[in-house]
Amino acid sequence: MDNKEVTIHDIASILGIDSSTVSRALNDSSRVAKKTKDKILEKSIELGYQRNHLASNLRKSKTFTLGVIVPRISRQFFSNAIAGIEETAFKAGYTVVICQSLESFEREESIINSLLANRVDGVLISISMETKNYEHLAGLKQRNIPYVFFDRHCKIPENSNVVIDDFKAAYKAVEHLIDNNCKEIAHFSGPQNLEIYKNRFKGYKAALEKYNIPFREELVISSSLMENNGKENVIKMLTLPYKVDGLFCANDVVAIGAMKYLKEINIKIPEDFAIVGFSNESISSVIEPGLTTVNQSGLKIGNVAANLLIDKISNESKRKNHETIIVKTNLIERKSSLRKSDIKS
Amino acid sequence: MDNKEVTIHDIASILGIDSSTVSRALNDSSRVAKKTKDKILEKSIELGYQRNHLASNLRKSKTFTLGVIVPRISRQFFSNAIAGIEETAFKAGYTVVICQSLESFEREESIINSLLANRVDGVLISISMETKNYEHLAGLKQRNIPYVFFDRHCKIPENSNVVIDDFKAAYKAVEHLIDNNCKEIAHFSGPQNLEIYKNRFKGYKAALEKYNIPFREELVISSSLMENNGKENVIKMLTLPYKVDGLFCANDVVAIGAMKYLKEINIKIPEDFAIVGFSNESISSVIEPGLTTVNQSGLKIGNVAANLLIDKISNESKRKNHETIIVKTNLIERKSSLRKSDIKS
DNA sequence: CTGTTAGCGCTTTCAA
DNA sequence: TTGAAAGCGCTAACAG
Repeated sequence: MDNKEVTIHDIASILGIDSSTVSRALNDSSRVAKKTKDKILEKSIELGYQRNHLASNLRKSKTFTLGVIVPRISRQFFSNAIAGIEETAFKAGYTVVICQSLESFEREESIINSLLANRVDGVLISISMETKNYEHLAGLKQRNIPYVFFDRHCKIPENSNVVIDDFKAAYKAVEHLIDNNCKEIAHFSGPQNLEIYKNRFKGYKAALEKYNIPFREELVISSSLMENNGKENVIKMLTLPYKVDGLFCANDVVAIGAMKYLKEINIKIPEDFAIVGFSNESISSVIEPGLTTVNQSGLKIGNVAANLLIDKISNESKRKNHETIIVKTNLIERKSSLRKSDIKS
Repeated sequence: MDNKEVTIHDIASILGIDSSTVSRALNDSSRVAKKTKDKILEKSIELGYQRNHLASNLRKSKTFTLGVIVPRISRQFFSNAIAGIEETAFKAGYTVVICQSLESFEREESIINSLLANRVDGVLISISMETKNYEHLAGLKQRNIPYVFFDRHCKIPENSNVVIDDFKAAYKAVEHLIDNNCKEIAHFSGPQNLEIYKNRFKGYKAALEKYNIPFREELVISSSLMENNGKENVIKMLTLPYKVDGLFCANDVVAIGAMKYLKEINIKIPEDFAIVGFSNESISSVIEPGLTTVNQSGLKIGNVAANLLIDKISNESKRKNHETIIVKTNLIERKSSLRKSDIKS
């Protein structure tokens, strides 16, 4: 009853041919006669043969494994992105190892070392809040292991990134608020070492400029990305000597915290106060109506990023591609978030 | 510049010893002199040696990979559970392959086959809504690959499960509603082929009985697990000829849908209508105040389940353990969900 | 088109 | 305590 697995040698000896021919047939090589190939395929199915990837990979010295590093898997955006990565990777025969940096640079570093030890074929990474230099990536570079940033990329030019157009999305978001008659618009931003928050801030600023709304330094409140920061930011905002009636929030979790607190203190959303936040497929359904969101397209980013990485792995030599791919986003308006009608009447 | 990796042979030849000795030393075998061992360890560090797991695993015919099958990774509970699984697996040197059944039996089946083909060492599974028989697990059994159910387990007795005490948790939840002066308590349940929803239903019933509250068949509304089911269920509930003032909701997403709709139609929570739902660490912070939740402990369930599975893999022969581990839960009350004070005054 | 041969890097008898 | 040797299952020259 010892479940010995079927090998190509079993098939070969039964058929009275060599195992190398079986190997070729099973890899659909053109250098084996159709007749033999059919015979081999048939027999392999009959015996329930399944390739031993360990042996195959050892021989090819490839692991067919991708490392993925995210700050926290339970964040909606990242779990969506991971779903996308898994999907694409799986189709291409890759396995995915998921690691959480938990926003710690140190952990990020040790994860990279461990992925290196596991000889992953490539790495997808969304950097932690703490990550301000990129020396911990040296090992990857040195070993010639391709890596792709997604969402939280970094500013080094010769890297590959998969992102949304944060600038444009932010611009549109703020434009939407202006459209809805907001006159004094605050911005809750994230850590400024992360490019995405920088760019969202720039988009905010650009939209104000375009519509001749004065930019006020104090209305830009940067914080960490926890829910309670939403409340803290609102409190800070309310002490300012402006009648703020709109908010562009660059982070979903902070937006939720802000909304909750605003409701708690009986500020009507969106009638008295309109909000646009970043968010994604799943969470947008969890968020209260009243919040218009920029779809972060986690799933799609995951798909695209995995695709790009696998492409890099396969075409190692062909092109040293340092591309940045921009995944499209769209604005999702909850019905009750439109203030236009109020204004018209 | 061709990055040839350091092997045990490199170390051996430099030191003028045999590679088998190096192997033994690196595996901390007792059958190698301390002096030689130290020498080898030192040299291996100096050269930056890293074991090639492919080769090692091939030799040992183990993959050190666990398959995980969940309905949907982006569900908060499952992303938490996965985080827990990853954490535990990683520590034990295992890699995790995550697959989504997307609530489809067919997909679940093909995933299992693919995991089989990938020769995973064990499988963790939370079954899909559609799964009503377990024939697709035959392959695992046949190949002697251990598997553990978590959360959504099945009713076959000789399996290992990691769950929360759904009955007790439900009982406590309903008791909490009764404590808060609810007289007519509805129950939104899930697919009855899933044991967890059956047990939660039983807990609901038992609590009513204990407190001499009449059980009404019509107040139990089963549905699928989408957010819109929450709204649908509320509508159904409101047509009933009872003044329902409490709800025990067995699924987090449905609970959210229900709450949103209740607010939409201006029913005050929890003043007019109290709700207790199942939920977990992360989502509980996203949910509106007013909802008391039973913590589903996704992270912990993941930890425990992975631990159990790895244990099974390692001690294959020792004990044919068909244990069910029950992970503790607790009731999380949002401040504003307490009605007791209202009642007292 | 097919067979021969060698070897990926490691572990594990067996023998010394 | 160490070495020699074999082999996990597969692939890829090379030869025929």
